[in-house]
Parts: sequence; structure tokens; C-alpha cells
Amino acid sequence: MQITRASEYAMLGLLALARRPMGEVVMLDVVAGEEDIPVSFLGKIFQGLARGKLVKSSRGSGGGFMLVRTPESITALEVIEAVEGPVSLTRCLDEDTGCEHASGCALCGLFAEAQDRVKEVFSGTTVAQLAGRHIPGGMVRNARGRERIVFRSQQSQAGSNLAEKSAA
Amino acid sequence: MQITRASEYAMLGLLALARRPMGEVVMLDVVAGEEDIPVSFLGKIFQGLARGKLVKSSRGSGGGFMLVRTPESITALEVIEAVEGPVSLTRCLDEDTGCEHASGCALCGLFAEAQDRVKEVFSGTTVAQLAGRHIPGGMVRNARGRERIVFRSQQSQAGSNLAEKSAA
DNA sequence: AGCAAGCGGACCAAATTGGTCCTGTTTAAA
DNA sequence: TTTAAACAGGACCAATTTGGTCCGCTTGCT
Repeated sequence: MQITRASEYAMLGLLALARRPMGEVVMLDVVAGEEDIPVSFLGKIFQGLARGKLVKSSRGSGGGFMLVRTPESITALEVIEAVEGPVSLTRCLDEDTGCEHASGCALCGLFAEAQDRVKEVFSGTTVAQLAGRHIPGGMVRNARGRERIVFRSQQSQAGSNLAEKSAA
Repeated sequence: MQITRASEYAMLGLLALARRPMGEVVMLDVVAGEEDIPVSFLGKIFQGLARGKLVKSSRGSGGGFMLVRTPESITALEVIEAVEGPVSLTRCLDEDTGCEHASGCALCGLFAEAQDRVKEVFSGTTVAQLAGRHIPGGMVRNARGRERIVFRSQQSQAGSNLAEKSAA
């Protein structure tokens, strides 16, 4: 279960589409500009989203991408798996590899448990929910000179380690 | 939160120690042989565990490694962090890097949530508990020609995706 | 026809993973 | 007091993954 930049960019890209009226076609470089993502890389990523039937592309002048499903119906897990493929937390959990360890691998159960928890989180969150989240005052729109955004608090995210740390 | 082979090997190595009477000193190549881990790599890993005060090494003839804490008191999270360092699910959650995205990063909260869930799982499981887990009949002790262990079922691990799939 | 836009394959540099190897040091035992 | 056993730790390494770029192709509008 790797969360690479590709997954992050994919979600940010979908958020950009979700902010617009349903069905509106947006060009790649507009999305890339809004979210500060290299446009050529975003192109690759949206190809995956298109294959996964999350967006539809149209070519030629006036073309771009649009959502084919409502933001409410797209879960974060779908987005991640569309770009990363069916991924697993460790090789132990990989379906065709299987576990290779001796000792009747006591670890697989643990890893499976952990993986299920994160899948629960991701499959329980939709693009629409993410689109509704803001960090008031934390927003730094970058015109070109980027500014690091300090992630201050997970309001409405109880029990976060990160929140505990930043509070300390 | 990467679960690499190093973490797996570390846990398996600790399990090998935990199977023995507390305080017994075991040589690296014995542990490596039992768990089928490259001995030189396991050496590196145990250096980390020793720095993390989970095991103690003694050198010279008759030397080796021993647990310095009871298997009941060592959590899987401690083991993982001893070998991988303080890891995070994504760069968004990295303490000194911080989140770099625009849009007041709606994603950080989601990732933090997921990361907390897996930390909960790992910090709630001890080496002793893992040592008590077996897959009856699933054990394949490899003399040299290795045999893949088919991970058949997560008994006592309800709700596992992997279990569901293998059941289908 | 001609331009605008995505498609998709080739390619690339840097980082990470999963190790190996070799030269120490330390320690027990001959 | 040698000597051999065992870990310590740094240098090194190949393969893979990550995070992209580039370019020619196809598609579709005008």
C-alpha cells in the first residue's frame, strides 16, 4: 500500500474537477496549474484514471478531462488502486507471490490486519468529502514561488498521532 | 510506513529469540538459519535492534544476541521503527518535510487517519502474541529447496480482504 | 487543411531496497 | 598469550521503483 506522489496527484486532480460543475471538461494544464503538478506527469496519471473509468478524456481542440461519476461515488481507495494497481502493504500479502517466510509466517496475519484498516479508511472516504475539507487560513496559493504549507491540525480527525505531536 | 524485508526479518529474528528461554544468547547464523534469512543482512538488522535496546549483543566466542526485554513488552511498532526509523505513510506526514501541496491539503487528514490505524494495529501487537500464532499444517520447514507457503486463512483475523479473496 | 489536445511508448536520473564484503574490535577459551 | 569466534560498521553493489521528460502519433474541432 504505497502512497506515492502519483496517488496524491491523482486525488488532487480529481478534486480540481470536483470543484467544477459536473460534466465540465478541463484541460490538463489547467488542473496541473491549479494544483502545482508537472503537467506531463499529470498526463500519465490521468491516463490511468481514464482506464479506471473515473474520468473521461476528449481529444482535439476544446478537449480535456471530465468526471464520469459523481464525486460522492468515488472513494479514495478506487483512486489509489487506479493509479498504483492492486497494491499490498508487504510482499507477504501479494496474491501471486504469497508469503515466503518460514515459521508458518506469524506475520502475515498482522500485516493483513493493518492493511485492512487502511483500506477501510480509504474506501470510507469519497472525493466529495475531501473536496469539502479545508484548513482555514492554512491555504497558501502559490503563484510561482512556492511556500510550504504547515499542516497545523487535523480538525475533525480525532486521535491523530500527527495532531498530538503538533499540539505538543 | 514502509514494511520492507528488513522489518519482516527483524520480527522473525526476535521470534526466534522469543522461542527460547529468556536471556539465552543465540548466534546470528543460528537465527538466520532458522528463519532462512541471509546472515550478513540479518547482522545489519540486529545492529539496529541493538541500538534500539530491544536486544543486546555480546561479542567473541560464545557471543550472539539475546532479548533484553520480555516478548510481552515489545510491540511490533517498536520493532519496525527500530529498523526503519520514524516512518510515515506519505511525505505529507513527514515531520520535517511537511505537506507541500496546494489546496490547503485536503489529503493530509486522510493519510494521517490511515497511518494512525496501522500504528494502532502494530502498537497493539507484541512479539509474544506473534510467537503464539501458528498456521496449523501450513508450516514448511525448508532444508534448502524452499517451498512456497500458501497462506490459507487468517483464522482469528476477521474481516481480512485477503481471507475473503482466498475464500472466494 | 491545420491546429489543439490527449495517447502512449521510450527514455532518464535519483532514491530506495536488499543485499555483500572487508576490515576492524571484543571476548572467551586453548 | 595467542588464537579463533563472533559482532560492528563502513564501503560498495545491482536491481527496482519513483518521479518524471520527450516525442511522434492519433483524434477531433474549426
